[in-house]
Amino acid sequence: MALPRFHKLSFDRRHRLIAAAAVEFAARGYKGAALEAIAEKAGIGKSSFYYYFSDKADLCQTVLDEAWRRLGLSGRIDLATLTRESFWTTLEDAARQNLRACTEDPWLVAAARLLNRSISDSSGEVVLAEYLEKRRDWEVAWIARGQELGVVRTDVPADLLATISLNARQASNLWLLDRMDTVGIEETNRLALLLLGIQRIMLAPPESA
Amino acid sequence: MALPRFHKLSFDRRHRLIAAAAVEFAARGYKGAALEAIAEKAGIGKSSFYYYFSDKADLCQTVLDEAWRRLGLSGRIDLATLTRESFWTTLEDAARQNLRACTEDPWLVAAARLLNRSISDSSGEVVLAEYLEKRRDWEVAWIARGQELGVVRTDVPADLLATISLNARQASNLWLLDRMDTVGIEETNRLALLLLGIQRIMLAPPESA
Amino acid sequence: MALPRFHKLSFDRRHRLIAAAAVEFAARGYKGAALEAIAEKAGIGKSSFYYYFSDKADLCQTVLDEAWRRLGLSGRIDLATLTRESFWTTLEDAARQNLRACTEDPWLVAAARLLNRSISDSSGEVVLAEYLEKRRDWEVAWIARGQELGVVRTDVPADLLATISLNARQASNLWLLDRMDTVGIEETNRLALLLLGIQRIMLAPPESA
Amino acid sequence: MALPRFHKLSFDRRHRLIAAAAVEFAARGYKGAALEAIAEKAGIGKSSFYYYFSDKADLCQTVLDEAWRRLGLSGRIDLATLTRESFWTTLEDAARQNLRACTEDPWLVAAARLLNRSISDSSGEVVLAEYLEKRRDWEVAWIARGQELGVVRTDVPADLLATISLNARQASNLWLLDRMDTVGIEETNRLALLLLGIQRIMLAPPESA
DNA sequence: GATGAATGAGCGTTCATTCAT
DNA sequence: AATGAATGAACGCTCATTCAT
Repeated sequence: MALPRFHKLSFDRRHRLIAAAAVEFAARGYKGAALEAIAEKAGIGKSSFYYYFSDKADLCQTVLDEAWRRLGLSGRIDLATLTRESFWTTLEDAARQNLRACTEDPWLVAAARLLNRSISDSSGEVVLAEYLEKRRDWEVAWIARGQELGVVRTDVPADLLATISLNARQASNLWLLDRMDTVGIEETNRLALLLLGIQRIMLAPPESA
Repeated sequence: MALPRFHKLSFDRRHRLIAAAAVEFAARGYKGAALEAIAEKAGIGKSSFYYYFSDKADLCQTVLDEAWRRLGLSGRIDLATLTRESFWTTLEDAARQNLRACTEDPWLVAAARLLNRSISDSSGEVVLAEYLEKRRDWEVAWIARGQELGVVRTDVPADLLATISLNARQASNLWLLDRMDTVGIEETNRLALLLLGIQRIMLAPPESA
Repeated sequence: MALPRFHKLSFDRRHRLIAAAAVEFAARGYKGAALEAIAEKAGIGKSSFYYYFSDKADLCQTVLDEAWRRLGLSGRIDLATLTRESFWTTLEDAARQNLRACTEDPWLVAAARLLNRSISDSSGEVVLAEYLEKRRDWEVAWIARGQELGVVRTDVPADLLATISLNARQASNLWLLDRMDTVGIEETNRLALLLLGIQRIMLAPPESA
Repeated sequence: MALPRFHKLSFDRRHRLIAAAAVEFAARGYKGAALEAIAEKAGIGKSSFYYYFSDKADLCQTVLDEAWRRLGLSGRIDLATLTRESFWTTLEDAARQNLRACTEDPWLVAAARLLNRSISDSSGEVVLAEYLEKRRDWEVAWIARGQELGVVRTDVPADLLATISLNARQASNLWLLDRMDTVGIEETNRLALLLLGIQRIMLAPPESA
C-alpha cells in the first residue's frame, strides 16, 4: 500500500523510518502512536509521511507487513510439505532463526514486539483488522495441517485452537523479548524451545490409552 | 480510586454508569473509548465523570475493579486452602459460575470482554498497568501454589507460566464470549471445560516415566 | 443546521460570533477563511465552534442563513401579491429598508458583503451551493412573476434573466457597500434607487411601437 | 510576470501548461486549484512551476493574461476610433469572434470561464487584484468613451456603470458557456447578441422626450 | 533545463478536562 | 449534587514552496 516512492528510498532512510514507526506503534498502540513522535525519532519532517504513505493506516500496515515479512512464518514454512516429524521441528527452526535475526538486527526486536502485541490492540481499527486476519488465517491453516497430520487434537475447532495457540505464543514471545537482554541469548533460546514444547503438549491429541 | 462520592450513588445510577463504561471500553479500547459516548449511554452529563472520578483512567480502573470483583478469582479462591485435588476443580467451578452469572446479568458479558481484553490493550497507559499488575500477581500466585502442590511444572519460571496461562485463558474466553449466543450456553460450557483441560495439560509437570 | 446549543447563546455572544464569521468569510472566501481568525475576532476559543456547529460548512451556512434572514427578500416580498404597480416599488422599499438596517446594525454591512459576494465564490463548495440555489430560485421566481405580470421581458429564459439580474444587482450592492461611508447615506440611497431604475429598464419588455 | 524562461518554451509545452492551469483555476477557483493537479494534467513535474513562475499567483496571473490576450477586448478595440455607430457593433463583432474562437480552440472555453469567473473569486488574493484592475480599467475607459460619444448615460459614475456592465456581461457569458454544448452554436450566438442588446438598453442615456 | 524529494506552516477537527453555577 | 458551557492541547492531513542534482 505504501506509495511507490517509498520503495525507492535509500535502505538507511527507509529502515530508520520503519524502525521508528515500529517502536512507536508497539509502545503506544495504533491510536496512541503520534506521527510527530515517529517523525522525530526517524529524523524526518512530519509531513514527509504523506510523501511516502497515503495515511497513518498505510504507514502502520507497511510496518506490519515488513515486520511479518522478516519474522513471519508464512514465507518460510510451506504447510503442504510438512510431515508428522517436521511439523514441530520446522517451527523450532524458525523460532531459532528469528531469535538470531533479532540479535543481529535490533529493529527486529521492535518489530517482533509490534507483531506480538497487535492481536488485541485492534479495537475496531480497520487497517489492523486486515493484517490480523492474515495472521490468524495462517495460524488456522497451520493448525488444520497439524490436524491432518494427526499431530494436533481434533476435538476442538481449529479456529479456537489457533486463537489459543497464537495468543499463548505471542505472550511467550513478548515475555522473552522483554527479558532477552537480561537473561542472555542462550537462556532465551532454551526457554523459547521449552515453550514450544509446552505448546506442543497443549495441541497434541489426547492420549489414547 | 473512584472518589468517595461515587459510592454514595444509588445502585441503579452507579450500575448504569459502570455498565455503559464497560461496554464502551470493551468495544473501543481505552484510548478509543469516548467519554461522551459513555455519558450518553449512561444518561448522565459528560462532566459528571469528574464529580465521581478523578479522570478517564480512574473511571476505567473502577470499571476494571468492579468487573474483577464480580468475575475475578481472587475473591473466590483461597489459594492457601487449595489441594492437589481441588486445584483444578475449583477453577472449573469458578468458570461455571462466571458463565452462569454472565447469562443472568448481561452487563457482565461486557465486563468479561473488557477483562479479557485488557492485557495487551493498555499500550503504555500507566493507570491500567496498575490493574494489570494485580491481575497478573494473582495468576503468578496461583501458578506458584500449583507448583507447591506439585500439579504445575517447575521447569519454567512461575512468572512466565502465569503469562502464558493468563493469555491463553483470556483468548479462549474472548473466543467463547463472541460465540456464546450462537452456540448456546450448554456447548459454551462444554468447551470452556474442555479448554480448561487443555490448560491443565499445558501446565502439568512433564511426565516422569 | 447549527447545533441547538447555538440558539441558547446570549444575544451578544451569538452576535459577535456570527459577525466575526461574516467578516472573515466575506473577506477571504469559504476556503480562505480560517476558523482560528474568526475565533480570535469573536473572542472565543477555536474549538468552541464545534460546540455550536458541526463543522466549518455548518458555521458558514448558519451565517449565510442569518444574513439572508435579515437582508434577503424572500421573507419580505410575497410574490403572489405583487402587481404591475408594486413589482418595482416593493423592491425599492426593500432596498431602502436594507440600507437603513445596515447603517443601524454595522454587522449587516459584513453580512451584505458576504451575500453579494457568494455567488461566484462557490467553486464547488457543496455547502455554499445549497445556499446559492435557494438564492437563485427566489430570483428566478421573482423574474417569472414579473413576466406573468407583463413587466419583465419574455424573449429571454427567466433563468438567464435571473442570473444577469442577480449579478448586476450584487455588483451594484458591492460597489455601494464599499463607498457608503465616503459618499454618505443620502447619496447611497439615491444611487441605489437609480440603479434599480436601470435594472428595471434592462428587464422591461422591448417596447412595441 | 512569468519568468523569461517560460517564453522560451516550445509552443506545445507552453500551451499544455496554460490550458491545464486554466481548466483547474476555472473549475476550482484560485485557492481550490491544486498545483499538483495542474502539473499532472500538463504532464510536467510539480516543482517545474517554480522554474517558470515565481509562485502560484504568478502562474495564475500568466494564465489570466494569456486568456485576456486571446479573448479580451483591449487588444482588438481601439477606443479612440469608436463612433456612435460602431460603439456597439464593434462589441458585437468581438463577441462573435470570441464565440467562434472558443469552438475552434477548446481550451479557450476554459479560459473564458476563468475570465468571467475571476471578478469575485479573488477574495483578497492580492495578485489577482492586479489583473482585475486592468480588466476593470478597460471597462471603465470603454464606458467613458461611450459617454463621450453620447451613447452611454452619464447620470451614473462611469466607474459604477462599468462594474455593473462587467458583471452582467460576465454572468451572461458564464451562463452561455455552460449551455453552449447543449443549445448549439447558432442559438448561443443569437442569445449572446440579444444579451448585448439588453446591455445596450441598460447603458443607454435616459430617453429625452 | 527540469524535477523528485522533502518539508514548514497552517488547517479543520477531536476530546479529556475545567469551572461557574 | 450535578452539569452545561467552554476550551487547550494535540492530532492527522494538505499544499505551496525549496533545493540538490
